[in-house]
Amino acid sequence: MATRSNTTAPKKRYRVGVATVVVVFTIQEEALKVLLARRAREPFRGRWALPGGFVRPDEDLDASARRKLGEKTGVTGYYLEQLGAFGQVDRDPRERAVAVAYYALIPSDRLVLRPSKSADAAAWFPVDEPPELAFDHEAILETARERLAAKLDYSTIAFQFLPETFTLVEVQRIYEAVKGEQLDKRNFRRAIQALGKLKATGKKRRDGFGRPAMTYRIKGPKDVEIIK
Amino acid sequence: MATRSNTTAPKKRYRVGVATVVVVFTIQEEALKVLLARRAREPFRGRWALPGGFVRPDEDLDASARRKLGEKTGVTGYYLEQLGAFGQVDRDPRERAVAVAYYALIPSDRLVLRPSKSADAAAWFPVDEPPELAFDHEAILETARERLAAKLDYSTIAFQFLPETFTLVEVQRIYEAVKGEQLDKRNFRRAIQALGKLKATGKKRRDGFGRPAMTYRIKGPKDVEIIK
DNA sequence: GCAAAAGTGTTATCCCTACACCCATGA
DNA sequence: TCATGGGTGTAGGGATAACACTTTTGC
Repeated sequence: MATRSNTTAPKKRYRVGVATVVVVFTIQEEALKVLLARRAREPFRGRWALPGGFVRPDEDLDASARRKLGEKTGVTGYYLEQLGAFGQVDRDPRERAVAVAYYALIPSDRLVLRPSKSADAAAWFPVDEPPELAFDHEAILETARERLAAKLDYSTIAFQFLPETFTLVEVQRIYEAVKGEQLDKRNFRRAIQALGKLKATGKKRRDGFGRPAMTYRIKGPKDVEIIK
Repeated sequence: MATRSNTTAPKKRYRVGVATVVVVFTIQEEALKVLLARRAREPFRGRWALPGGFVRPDEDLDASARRKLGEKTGVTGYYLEQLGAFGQVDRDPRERAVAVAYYALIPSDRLVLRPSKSADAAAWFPVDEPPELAFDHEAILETARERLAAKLDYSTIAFQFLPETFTLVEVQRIYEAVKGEQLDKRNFRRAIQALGKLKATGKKRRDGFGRPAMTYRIKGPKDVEIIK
């Protein structure tokens, strides 16, 4: 048995790099997409990865995640929620690093991408068929998908994908894309209207043919509320 | 505008101390209790705090949380789940530190406490009336309570509080303690039996008077399953 | 008038809730 | 026999799920 260490001696504290990583979702072409960046540096150079980077001394974790995302997309005012910390000892081949993961939802009408210096390319991928990812990002992505899908059922989080005005069919497509299943049109409309969060506006013809759909906007602040 | 930094120069990476903090719950005297330790050192010397400590180089985050808890209670095999990372810049007055918070559930029949060198006392407190806490531990405790209460409704997590054998009334007391409200006896028993997770054993008289209650045990592995 | 997409009601079933009395035991 | 806590059933209301046709528009 080892002798007890001197309790008054100053202990050298072990420190680790802390990064934030963001799973950015949007709806594009009726499918759930995730933003990935190709790594321009080692480790995993050339591999696709979730956007992220190390936290700065003077910024909170949330602020770090938003900063990283701002650099990549230029978007502001989106929904951001923490997923948790990922800290397996060997998750970064360079050295010990803990990632605090977030997920963000961006409305489908503002998804411009910016070039950045740490990645030579950024693109939206269907979540069903992502490329091979760097670090433990596959696990993080999977956690984010599960969280998002679960939250659809008991909150108004899906509205965060919507632009200023939208049609009921568009709302339904979001639910279907995230859950990966078809929903009954009549039941869906009744349920979504029963939330009392939508307000009709004028009319609008979507793309292509057919009868024009009524457009709606969110009544009140665009917050995520827990329902049921 | 600042000049762009040289992209090839090695950047000094900023590192921070990472601690794990655990909200340990148990049911005692029909009330939800949380384990707190009185701090023997600065900062916040003498203040009550959640058990925790800095992560070691060779241990995963979960392992760190379990180690800390083992030092404090000696218990093993309990349920442990991550809550998330708490990393406000000023949450630790000494220096920047990120806490990865967990919550754990310990069955009511094994809650022995051990003395430790970083705290001169440890005790169970009712979650409704905790003392003033160190750091941001009040926020962490509140987050844990909310998560636990929410999870009661859609998982079998409450069973993690139960000893090997138990009565239906004891199960009901757990739900009532965590949710902070009275439940209808008949409806509760029907619902809990409908899960199909309980198996009757012999009979047993509880403390005091009255008709003896049937005892049950969990059928199958004692995992937390999502229900509904 | 036809192709395309939007919009609309009813019925059966299941689940949740409310509610009050009898039973087994020890003193 | 009484005090104490354990144990049991039913009925009504609300939510959910299944299901097919009509309307509006552009070409």
